[in-house]
Amino acid sequence: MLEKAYDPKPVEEKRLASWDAAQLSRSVPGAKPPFTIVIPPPNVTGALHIGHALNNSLQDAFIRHHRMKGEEACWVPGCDHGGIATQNVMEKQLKAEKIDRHALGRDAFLERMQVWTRDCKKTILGQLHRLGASLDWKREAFTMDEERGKAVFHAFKTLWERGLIYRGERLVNWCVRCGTALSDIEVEREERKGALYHIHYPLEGGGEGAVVATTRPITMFGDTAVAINPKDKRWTHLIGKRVLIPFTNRSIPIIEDTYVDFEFGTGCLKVTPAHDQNDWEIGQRHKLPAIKVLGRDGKLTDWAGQYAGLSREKAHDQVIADLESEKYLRKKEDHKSAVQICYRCSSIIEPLLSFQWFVNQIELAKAPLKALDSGEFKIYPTSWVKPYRDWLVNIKDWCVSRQIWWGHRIPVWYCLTCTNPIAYLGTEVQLKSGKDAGMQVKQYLAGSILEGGISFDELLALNPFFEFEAGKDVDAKSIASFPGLKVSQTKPDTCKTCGKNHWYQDSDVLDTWFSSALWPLAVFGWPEKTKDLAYYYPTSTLVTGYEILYLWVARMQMMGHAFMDKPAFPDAVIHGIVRDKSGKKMSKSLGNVIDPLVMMEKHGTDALRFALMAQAHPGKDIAFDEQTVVGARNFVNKLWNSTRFVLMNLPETPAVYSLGSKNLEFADRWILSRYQRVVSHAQASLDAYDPAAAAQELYVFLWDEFCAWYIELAKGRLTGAEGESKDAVRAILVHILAGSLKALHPIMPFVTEELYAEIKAYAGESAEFILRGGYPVLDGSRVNPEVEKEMSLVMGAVTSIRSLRSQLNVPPGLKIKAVAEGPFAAALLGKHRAYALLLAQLESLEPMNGGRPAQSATAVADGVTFHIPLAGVIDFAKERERLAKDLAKAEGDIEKCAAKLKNLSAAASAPAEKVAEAKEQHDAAAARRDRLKETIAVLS
RNA sequence: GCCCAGUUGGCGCAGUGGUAGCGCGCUCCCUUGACAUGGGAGAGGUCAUAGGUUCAAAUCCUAUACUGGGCACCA
Repeated sequence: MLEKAYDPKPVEEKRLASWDAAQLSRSVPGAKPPFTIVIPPPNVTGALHIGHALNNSLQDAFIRHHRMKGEEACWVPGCDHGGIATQNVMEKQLKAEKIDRHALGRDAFLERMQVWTRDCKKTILGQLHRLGASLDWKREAFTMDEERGKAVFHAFKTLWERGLIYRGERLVNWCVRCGTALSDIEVEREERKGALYHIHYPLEGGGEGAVVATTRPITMFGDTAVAINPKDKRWTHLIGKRVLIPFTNRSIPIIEDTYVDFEFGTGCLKVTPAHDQNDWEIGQRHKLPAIKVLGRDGKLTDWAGQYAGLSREKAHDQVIADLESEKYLRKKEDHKSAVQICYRCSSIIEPLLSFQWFVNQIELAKAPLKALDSGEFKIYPTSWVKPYRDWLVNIKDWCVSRQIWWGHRIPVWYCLTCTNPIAYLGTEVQLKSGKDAGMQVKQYLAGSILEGGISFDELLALNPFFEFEAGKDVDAKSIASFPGLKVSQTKPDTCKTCGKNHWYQDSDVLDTWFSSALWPLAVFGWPEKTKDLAYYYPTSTLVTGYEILYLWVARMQMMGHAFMDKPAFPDAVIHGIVRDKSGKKMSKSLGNVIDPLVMMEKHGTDALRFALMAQAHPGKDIAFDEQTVVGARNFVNKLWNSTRFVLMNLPETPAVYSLGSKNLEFADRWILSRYQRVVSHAQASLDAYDPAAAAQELYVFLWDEFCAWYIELAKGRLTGAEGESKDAVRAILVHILAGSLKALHPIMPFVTEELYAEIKAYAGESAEFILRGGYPVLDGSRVNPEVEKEMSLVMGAVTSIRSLRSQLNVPPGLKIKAVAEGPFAAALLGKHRAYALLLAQLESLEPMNGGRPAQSATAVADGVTFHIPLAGVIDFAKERERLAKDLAKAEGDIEKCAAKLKNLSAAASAPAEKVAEAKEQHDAAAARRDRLKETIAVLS
């Protein structure tokens, strides 16, 4: 006997243990068609949030669905090392412990990261397990484990050999806080209020010069020109002259360039090629030098003269104060501009000229684009196709080097004896004359670094200044001029050129998304030609949020095509994000974060899963309200209790109740028809990646049709004598319940498994787990629209009596007599009589012989009118009021139906069946109106 | 600036041409042996606005407004 209410916790624990023991979600290559999903590996930054709960509930539903359909479903678990995001977590921890990362050193830092990662993976995988995720746990992978390391190296090497990876000096997005470069898509924008400063640059040799407008005065020390538009008459007289930068008095030329918009600011543009993308381009056109005035540490360099060493914020304030007091500042106006923000720490990004590694995405994007256009790759919902396509079309090269410690170290080694190391390491290369610092550093490296006595950071601390012949990219083709460079996963053997072994590995690591991009390949053992890879690749479906469509989805497709000539998956399901109940994004600072574990503790895992999935309409964000989980919990309980009821009406020792050739009565045929329809439609919805539709449909069917109507009807027969009718109803209950539990299983695995175990013996089934047994066998011939239509008349008739009872305050327990008239009355008095008596709490139901009974109230439904004698109870004023309302409704219906009918009959093109249907609707409403009018007339 | 999506009862959302639905909330009644995590009955919407197509529009088209998102930005 089941408990009165469902208690999720013990059931979940028990089921998880039995699934684990049976290795239910294990998958190995076989004969069945594979259905494969690789998990979007969560970053090892902490615990899972509600978005992960949604993402993984969806995947689990799809995986279970396909497994139940008989496919070899394989869902690969794992975590992502998470690069900057994870390093930031550790840096915060260190800060709390008052430990300086650089004092700790790279190796010790990485050791701590490993420990953290181990714990974090355990937490995350434990949470996924708790969620019921049917992952193939034996396949657990990590983007930075040994196997994935091989894949990363192989990918790097292959791309390098194909000339698709190069190192060059470019203007990149630099996060001062994180101390690293970022790719373009890792930069967010935010509109912020600022000011536009008009600054006077005096003419060299004296006189009025140019007034430039800028939002960032500190960059002026890096200016290498002032540009004006050649058509701007106000300034053309300055062309060819030179102006002086305030304070440092460096002289720069006035140049002309059509890029300059003379509507904006003063019409004079200061050009800072090293710190602005547009200025960089102007610089390229005019062969201007690029001066780095801001260092990697966010402090001003020696080029800033007296301001050198100040942070960008302090320097900003100081420079403005000085410009003002020295009368260089001509004007300050309010100005809104979109500042660039780091997607990991939200600090302001600086465009910075530096040496970085790049992947040629322009080349790699070609195949994915073709796959998209040919339909080889589909995105659900389709609204993301265009943004995805646009991104691929306008793609730029991908900066993949990161100046952090946590990640795959770039597998490139430099021979320090036979090359100028600074040319490779050369991150602090400055356009400044004098000194042979390069040589000094080279000797220093050759002498000490190889003894292990210096860290790269210490090297940087030397801050070497020297003239660098820049502009030359390093790639596989130009490698001849860089003989001291070698791509290798481990330290290379003796250098062929110099015969020594002075190798230093590039100190940068790869963008975390580089290894993520290889995920669908790497989890199956690529680059080895494994059985897994042959069987599972390409994977079937990828399920993820839109925020990483470009960062991840697009990159996986690029890599998939590049290395396997096939997309990584033919389908991508893009779901929305989970917001708070008022639609705001969840964030720690807003304090509106929902912890999925808390929801699972409070309401059960099935409830959380159902609540999320019932709202997961394709591509739409979810406004998450805990009330929805409570509602789902109630549904779980409803399911529990309906099974409890069925079991109470079955013998304790299971006997098989098969539908077989049982003599089914009307209600049986009705519920079977509905069941057929609903379950097959729910499965189709899951096929179409629309779990919300499946969840909704099953919810309504089970609660409103199966429980509220069929079970209530069944009670009549179940309390009666043993016999064929009773066995038939038992068979139907068992059959539909077992099938519905299976249909719901992908969405709420725990309770369905538990209840199925209770009921399966009665259904003559023996599968140990729902997943193993698969979906119920459906029989389309059971769909019966006529029966469904007739049942709706029965329901309408019952509802009309219930409504009358309620509105006339007839006590619910009081059985009343009724007489019926009308075209449908015969059926109600005949085969549906028992239903009507039971559901409407009637003492008797008789045909109307002679006139309408005295002192009676009237209920009018389609096809039937009931008269219910209520002598002494009835309030005629109230009754008239009630009937008047029904009449108004009937008349409204007639009006609408008449309009429709008129429309249809006026149109030659109108289909005949539509006309007939409209006529029927119209006549039914008209009949109701007539009955009501008569009754009202009698009452008054 | 360009592009996309959304705008449906108090709140959150379904509904791709034929009399507007669901969940939550609200009102009234009910602890009759599956379930008060329940049952029954109700109230509540001219489907953002303006045009258009059609016999018929929440649904298709156009424009506008607002909201959200993507992309690109003038220093």
